[in-house]
This record gives sequence, structure tokens and C-alpha cells, in this order.
Amino acid sequence: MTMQTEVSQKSTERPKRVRRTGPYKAADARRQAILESAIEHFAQWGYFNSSMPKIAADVGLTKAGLMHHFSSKEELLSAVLELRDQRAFSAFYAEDFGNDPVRYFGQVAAQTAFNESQPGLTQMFSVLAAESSNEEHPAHEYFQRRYKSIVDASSGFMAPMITAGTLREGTDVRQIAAEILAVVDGFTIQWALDKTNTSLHSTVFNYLDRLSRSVTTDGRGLGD
Amino acid sequence: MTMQTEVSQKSTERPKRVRRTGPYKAADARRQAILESAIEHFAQWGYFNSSMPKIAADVGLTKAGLMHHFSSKEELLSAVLELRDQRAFSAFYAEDFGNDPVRYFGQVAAQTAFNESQPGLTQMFSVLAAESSNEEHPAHEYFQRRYKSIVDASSGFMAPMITAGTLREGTDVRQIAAEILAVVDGFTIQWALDKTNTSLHSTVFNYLDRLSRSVTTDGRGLGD
DNA sequence: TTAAAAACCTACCCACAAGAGGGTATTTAA
DNA sequence: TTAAATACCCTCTTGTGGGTAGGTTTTTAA
Repeated sequence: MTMQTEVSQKSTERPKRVRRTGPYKAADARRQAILESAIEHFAQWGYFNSSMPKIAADVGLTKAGLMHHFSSKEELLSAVLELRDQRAFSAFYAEDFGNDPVRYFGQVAAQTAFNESQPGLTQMFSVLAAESSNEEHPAHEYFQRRYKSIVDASSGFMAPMITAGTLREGTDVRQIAAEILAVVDGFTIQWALDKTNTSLHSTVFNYLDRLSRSVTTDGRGLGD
Repeated sequence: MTMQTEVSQKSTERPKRVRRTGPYKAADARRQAILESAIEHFAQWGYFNSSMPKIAADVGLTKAGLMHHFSSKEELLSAVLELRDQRAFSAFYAEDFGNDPVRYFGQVAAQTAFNESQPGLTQMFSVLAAESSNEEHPAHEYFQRRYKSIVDASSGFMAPMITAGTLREGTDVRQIAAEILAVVDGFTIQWALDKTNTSLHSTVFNYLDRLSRSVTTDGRGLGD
């Protein structure tokens, strides 16, 4: 990874190529449309079996047209992953739960309701997470980081609750954090396989409710 | 789908082609080796991005050689799925838990230990389950059936335990059954992504232990 | 107004896929 | 022993993939 800095060689005065245009006005919408299309394709077919021509066709472009905006398939994937990180996490991490586990669990449940409303993105992450266990997958490191940081953040929320006395003494917050993540992922698979008979939100909610009753000091559930 | 039956036109006597050979002696081992190779490839690359030539090369065959044994990629997938169903489930379903939830949960935990010892098969199922949410995936119906039958069987084990008084009154056995499945799937993903820092068995065990304490009438966990 | 950059396109290349067709050598069982 | 089925392999077809090269039109900003 070497960065090339432009150095002017001999002239002190700068004729300096003048900028004659910027991006077109409509370009942003195009790029957005491409990302949406890519999300749908990655969700349906995974990364490997999605194809640039098809993603392009879905937004009325040729492959070459698409590749003007995202110069490789990997770059497109990166952009998609980045997009999701922006959308979903900012809200969550800003929240202050005031050492109340029930509020925290409630927020997680709310997140799954959001996920259920965005089947494209949600299924895409489900498929890519499984696919990316392959070390040669371009998103392998991304998902390793992602899972680690989610568990870190989640247990970071819960750990102080033990000291604050709202979570039971001896609660293994890293186990709980990983477990919540596992339940969400697992139910997402079931929901993706059979959306008409499964509700992502309510199944996760039920789990969190029972979890809450067994790890909070006051034994409260989510339904109050 | 029309079946063509061979009809002898005029002769009533039947010269009747005689069987001159059967399968070769070594063929079974070959087919077995192909299946093992396919499992590894499906686990690493999913179904779509696995390729017949590469699977073949891994057992020292050409693609055509492989296709003599499995005449299409889909047929190979079917054989792999069938193989797994034979291997893993026979033992489990034969078990009698004597209305003891702890024994049942213990058996589930034991299953994950087995899964952890078979990373190829386990990861393959993890990847295919996610991939097959696509309705055009050749294993789509298989996984729908599979998930339904697991939940059916699992809740079928637990339901009588309520009447027997070993599971708490009001326990939602279908929710619990689906939840256990979700936890196993979810932790499998985490384990596949980072095997050195995650133990599939112990994470699932911890979950089942807490589950057991909160749904059994005697509040027993798995550690006794 | 105009030149340059942006936003496309067509036409390629090369690699690889699934599968069919048509072989040859090996093994089997009568 | 021997004919037929088996277990391969080589080649071809057709299709698709990612990516590049070089054009043309459209938009932008000086």
C-alpha cells in the first residue's frame, strides 16, 4: 500500500490543470441504486455467486457502466458493508441505558424489529456471515472484526450493570453477549427460510424476556 | 415426465439381455471419497461457488470421471445431504429421555461436541442453511423441511415433560425448540469464523445450563 | 462558450463453469 | 473365456464471469 504524492518537478509557477467538472448531479442517486441492487443480490446469492452484469442490469446499466462507479466487485462489497455500518449502528451506540438491563434488552429486541423491516440487508448479512468463514472470502476479516466488536460493545454495556446491582452477581456478560448475537443470527436464518411462519422479532423477544428474568436482580421481563 | 417402457413388438419368447457385470469392487470407496471432497468444498465455498472440476481434482479424477458417479451437481448435493441425515440423526432420535429435560438438554450439548469434531459437515450445513434461503437454491425445500422437522421432534420430546411435571407449566416448547436450534446455528457461525477463540460446545452448554435452570421444575442445570 | 471530466457504452480478453458426446481400458459374471 | 457393463478420460459446446481498452455523449465549471 504505497501512496503516491504528486510532486511538481521543476516549475515553481503552477500552470496547474484546472478542474473543469465535478461529479454529475444524478451520480449520487445512481450509486445509491447500485448499492441497493447489490444488497439484494448478495442477500439472494451470496458474494461469490452474485455477478456484476446482473447487479448492473437491475439498475439499467451495463457492467462497464457499473464499474465506472465501483471499479471492482470487492470495492462494491466494501461499499455495501460500510453503508450498513452507517445505517444501523450509529443509533444503537449512542443510546444510554442507565444501567437498566431491561432497557438494553428492549433495545436489542427493537433492533430485530428493524431488521425484519429490511429483509434485503438482513438476509445479506446472514448469508455473508456464513459464507465469510472461508478465509479467502473478501469479507472474512470484516466479519471477524464485526463479531468481536459487537460482543465487546454489548458486554461493555452490561458489565457496569453488575456493579450497579441491576444484573445478578456472577453473570458472564461475554457469554450473554455472544449468546444474544447467536440467537439473533439463528432466528434470522429460520426467518429467512420461512418468513410466513416465523417472526424474527417475536422469537427474539421471547428469548430476551426469559433471559431478562433470569439474569436481572429484580427478575423483571421485557413485558412491563 | 414420461416414462418409456420397452415393449417387445412381435416376439413372445424373450432372449432377455443377460447381466454381465455389477459395480466394480473399488467403486464404493471412490464414491465415498467424492462425497468427502464435496463436503469440504460446499463447506468452504457454498453450493453455487463449488465446482465439479475442483471437487473431482481433489480425489484424483477429472470432472467427467466424477460425473460418471454423480451425473449432475444437484445429484451430488442430494447425496451429501442424505449422507449427513444418515450419520447424525439415527442415534439422536432413538434416545429415550425418560421425561428428564436435563438429559435431553445434555444430549443436545453432546451433539454440538460431535459437530465440533466434524468441522467440514458442520460448516457446510451452516453455509448451506443460509444460502438456501434463496428459493431457487436446490436445497431450499430440504432445509425448510429439516428445520420444521427438528422443531417438531424437539418439541415432541419436551411436550410430555410438562404433563410429567418435570418442565414448568406454561413453557412454550416450540419456542424453546426453535431457540435451541437458533443458539446452535448462531454459535456455529461464531465458531466457524474464529475457531481458535470459540468453543462451540461450551458456549452452547452454558446456554442450555441456564435454560435448564429456568424451565425445569426443580431448577436443575446441566452440571450435576 | 468551451474544454475537460464524468458517465456511460460496445467490444474485447481470458478463465472457468456444467454438461454432452464419444471414445478406451478395466472388471465383472455368465 | 468373453461380451457387456463399468469406470474412467479427452474434447467440444455453450454460457457466464471479472476486468480492460477505447470510444461517444452529457454535464459541469471556469
